[in-house]
Amino acid sequence: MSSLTRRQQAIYEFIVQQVHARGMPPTLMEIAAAFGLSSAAGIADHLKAIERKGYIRRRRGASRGIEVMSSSGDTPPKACSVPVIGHAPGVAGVQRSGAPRVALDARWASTEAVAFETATDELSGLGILAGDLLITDGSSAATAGDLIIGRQGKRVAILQVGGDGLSARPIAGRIDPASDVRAYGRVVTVIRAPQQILKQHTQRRLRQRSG
Amino acid sequence: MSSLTRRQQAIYEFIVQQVHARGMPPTLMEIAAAFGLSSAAGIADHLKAIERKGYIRRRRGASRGIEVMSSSGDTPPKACSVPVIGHAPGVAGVQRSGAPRVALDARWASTEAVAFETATDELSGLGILAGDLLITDGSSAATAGDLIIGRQGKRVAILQVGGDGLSARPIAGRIDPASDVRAYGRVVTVIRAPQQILKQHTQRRLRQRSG
DNA sequence: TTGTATACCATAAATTTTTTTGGTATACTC
DNA sequence: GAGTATACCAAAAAAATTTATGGTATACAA
Repeated sequence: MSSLTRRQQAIYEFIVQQVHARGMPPTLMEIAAAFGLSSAAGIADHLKAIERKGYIRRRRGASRGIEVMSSSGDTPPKACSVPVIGHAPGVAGVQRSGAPRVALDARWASTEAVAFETATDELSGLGILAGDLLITDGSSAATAGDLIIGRQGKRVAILQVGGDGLSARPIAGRIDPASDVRAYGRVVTVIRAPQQILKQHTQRRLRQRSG
Repeated sequence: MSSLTRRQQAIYEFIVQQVHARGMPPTLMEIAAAFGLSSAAGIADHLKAIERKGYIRRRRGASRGIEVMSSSGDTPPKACSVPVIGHAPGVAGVQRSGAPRVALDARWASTEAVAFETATDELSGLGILAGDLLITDGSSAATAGDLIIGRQGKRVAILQVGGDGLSARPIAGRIDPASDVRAYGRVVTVIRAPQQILKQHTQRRLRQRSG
């Protein structure tokens, strides 16, 4: 498969992105507008070239008649889905049934996995920011340094296992370490996803964090 | 969300299936033909009803202007797979074919997405640690503050788009900002996964970071 | 230099697609 | 029975979209 020119590549990417975002391919004029062209004819040229190189297929006469060729070929890894059952720490809304779910690489989550969304930047020292999704493994085994998500009544907190491998102290969220804490499991995966996907408290975005 | 009649349900399913199979929604006449109708007007009626009930949204005036609303939370989310094509920054091994792949929630990645593994803690201020997986969207559009993964020859670097929305300066990895940089796209998702999955340089783990 | 590929413009024609208008008919509820 | 929703038809108007034509200009290879 011969390679695309820079311009063709950009147009191809635009098409892919549009199909993804809007569920339909763009029209020639929509593409032209996105690239500041004033005529559809120029885009027709580009599409012809991109089709010749095998990246798309066109349906003659059909509006939006652009089909993106699948480029994968390799065997896709297995995925599983885990429920996002609440927010941690300090937010009560822990509910299992009907919880929104996210797909995840099966190698990163057990069947007992559940996800929480953080609402605090207290753990930025550990590379965990507000809005991040924390995936727990549902296991009760933990060693020193492990992060654990625990629940006490309606309260959810993040704990860190101490050097003895037994005790854990809360490092985000207010619970009483002396009383009984029920653990959801160790945090094994952290995901910072485009935030419009999840119902956010904070509306921060990656780019704003960096500003 | 009120329920669809049998006919509406069938039409709705046809639309969903067409979007899946062909990458674009059908026209009114294509739907009519599939159901043996001779006029687009009947389908227009149906679509109006289906839209009123919230299952689709129509774009007035646009050909194939049918958007399928994402179905409710109990259905498992779709997953896609993205290739892990290299390490960023500073590691040469950029290879596309045969790259290991990871599964990802389809809402977090376009089909053009590629993933990189970081090998530096320079970006810990942005909540990105060594070993994290950075997913790019394959798009060339970017706004101020966006993180971009770029390539210059065999070198890969992470750049941040400046306030003008045009220039980008490298914030990890040594490349020449004056020369031409080819962008893989914006970083839209960050994943910190159990590290035994990936071939790591660093053998750090989450718990060791916190110790 | 001649040819080929790229990257556009402007315009008109052809075609596809949506929208509108005004019907018919059935079923159901108030 | 009146009102409302469903489920169509036929035909024309309006609008969106593709396609064709004939240009300009640059770069690169034979």
